[in-house]
Amino acid sequence: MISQLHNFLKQNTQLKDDEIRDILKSFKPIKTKRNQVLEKEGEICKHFYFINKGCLRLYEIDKKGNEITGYFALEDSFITTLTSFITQKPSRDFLTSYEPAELEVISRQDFFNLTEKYKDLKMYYNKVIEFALIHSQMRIYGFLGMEGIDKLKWVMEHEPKLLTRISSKAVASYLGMTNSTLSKLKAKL
Amino acid sequence: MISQLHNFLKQNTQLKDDEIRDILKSFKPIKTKRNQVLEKEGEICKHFYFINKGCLRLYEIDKKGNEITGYFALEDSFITTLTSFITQKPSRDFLTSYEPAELEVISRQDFFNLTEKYKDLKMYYNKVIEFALIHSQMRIYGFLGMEGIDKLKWVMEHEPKLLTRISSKAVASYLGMTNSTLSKLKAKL
DNA sequence: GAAAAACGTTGTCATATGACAACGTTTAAA
DNA sequence: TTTAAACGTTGTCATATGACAACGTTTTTC
Repeated sequence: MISQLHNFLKQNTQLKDDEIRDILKSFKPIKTKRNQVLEKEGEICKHFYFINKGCLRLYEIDKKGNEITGYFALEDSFITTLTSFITQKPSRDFLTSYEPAELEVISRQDFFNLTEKYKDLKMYYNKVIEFALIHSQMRIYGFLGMEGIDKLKWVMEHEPKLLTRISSKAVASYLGMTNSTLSKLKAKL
Repeated sequence: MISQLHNFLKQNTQLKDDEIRDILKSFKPIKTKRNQVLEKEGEICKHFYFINKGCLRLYEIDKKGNEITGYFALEDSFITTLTSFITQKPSRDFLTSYEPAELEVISRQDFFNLTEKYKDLKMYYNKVIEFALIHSQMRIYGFLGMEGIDKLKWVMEHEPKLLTRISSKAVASYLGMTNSTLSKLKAKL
């Protein structure tokens, strides 16, 4: 049986089947419960995750104790606390499972060994970084200086899955507003 | 005489002198006036810039006609409208000279030819992307949900050069607030 | 050097949003 | 199944900030 990650790499890279099989040896499957912490603030990120099933959430906690969600990742995507993963400095982010999830994990060391071995994997990693950058920029421009009601409409248009699948509270933290504000905005629509 | 860009690449990469000389052949020096447009919203970004002197500003214009500044780049750094440069879709950003500037420009095509030729240059380019990502993330988390006065303090601490070198109006656009609000906040400090 | 434009500050006013609380509903835990 | 916790909604109230205008200063342009 061919794994989901195998298919994913097949579709998104130029890697050949035997190369992919070699790469997959370094990944380990894990299952998580709801709200399980995978990467913690203050710790250095050493893992890279692929999502077979479920939803992971990347967030930090600001001075006031409020959660600010940076990103939700769904099935068939790679994610980790990228800033710490890159810099190897203590992370400001948490990465947790939003739902019970099935993941494939690889250690940072193994991953970078493989990117050295397989140029196509390195190219794919660079695309992951590029995509993360583009998404970040979109959020900065999209949300800075935009009013709440427009942020809500933006998400409805661009990431509608979030509104059905994710709790209001979490969506609010993604939009940079409180849950009560989001609730009132939804009532206005 | 050894150029500034030569020194910069020497210090920030493993490239050898003769490799750098070869790379520099594809860069062309240009001088700009104040507020000169280098890359325009709606157009596809085809250039990559190195700043010898001066300051470039990356911004977009939102629905209400307000400018939102994403980034200020100073001497000895590379910059372009990265999202469009990567995706080759029409840019949402403008890139303009904030001050009269002296730049070195290379075409996207030449640049990517060179990153194929020189692995060390490609590695440096990947670092540029990574840095841009890290900076973006910092801004998202730093600014979403933060009050104006705290944003101001944040910039005073982390990017104090901006406050001395950049106009109030432009700083305000970077912080996602109006100039009058910034002015009042400064009075409060 | 003179005229015009852009800029920075301050005031007033309107409003979007946060803080907090109450309460019913849904979800999780035992 | 029962109990407790978390969640979503709605109300009130306080406040930070935007919109707009006035005005003096600084900068640009010709």
